[in-house]
Amino acid sequence: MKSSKPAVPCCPPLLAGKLTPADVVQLAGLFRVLSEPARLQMLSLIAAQSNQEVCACELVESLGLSQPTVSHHLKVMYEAGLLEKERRGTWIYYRIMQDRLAALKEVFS
Amino acid sequence: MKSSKPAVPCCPPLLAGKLTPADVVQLAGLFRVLSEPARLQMLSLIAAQSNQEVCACELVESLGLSQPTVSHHLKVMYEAGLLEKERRGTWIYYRIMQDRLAALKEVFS
DNA sequence: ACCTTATATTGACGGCCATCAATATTCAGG
DNA sequence: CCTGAATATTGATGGCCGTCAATATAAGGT
Repeated sequence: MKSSKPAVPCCPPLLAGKLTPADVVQLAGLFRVLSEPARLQMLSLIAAQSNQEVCACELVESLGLSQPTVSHHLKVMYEAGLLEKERRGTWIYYRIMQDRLAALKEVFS
Repeated sequence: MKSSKPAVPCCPPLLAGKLTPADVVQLAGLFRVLSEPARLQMLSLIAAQSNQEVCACELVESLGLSQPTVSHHLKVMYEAGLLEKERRGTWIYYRIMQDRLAALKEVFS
């Protein structure tokens, strides 16, 4: 199972009306995912590809991190709804969920 | 000293061109500040005030946190350039640095 | 079936940080 | 200069999580 979206809702504007405790916990969780330099670097690397995608192995080479660590970060971002993945043979390609990133803009409106 | 801006630069777009290690460290730091539910709740509370400002003591009452903890969070956000403060008598009033928050939108463009 | 390569999981370790109690500092009023 | 109230600092503690080595799983080719 777990082949499609993890169904993560998003994103109440931060400055319009008091947010509920549930809201802030959820938002904070998203920001925490983005609070890791390695993960931001990954997003930047993916976006810089002409395909707009990258396979995990390339990330292991690009970043100076071990393969398990890269796999961990990818999982975190996938479960946060920031990445989607597609298996093609042995390789797994990751793409950015652009809608979700765009939705994050609304937080600061 | 330290009466004016802590001079925190901001914010390269995440998806346009490979970010440098320095860039991602900086950005990640900002997101980390926002990755705490209590801090988001504070921002939301300040924004919900008609004055657009709030004194520290009010925050201690509103959130269920100790005074030192609230003071700590305020300091973190102030040093991140997210809040400005103004002393009026015994009280210190905090306001949101709206420009800085708006600049964060550009990260997701 | 076997081997190789890619990816995921497990378990352990270390560092960072949110939190609080205790204490210090700052300020206004009398 | 005291006293009381608001805020800041210090030190200690506990939990979370990024990291890696070791291992497991998955997939393709021969």
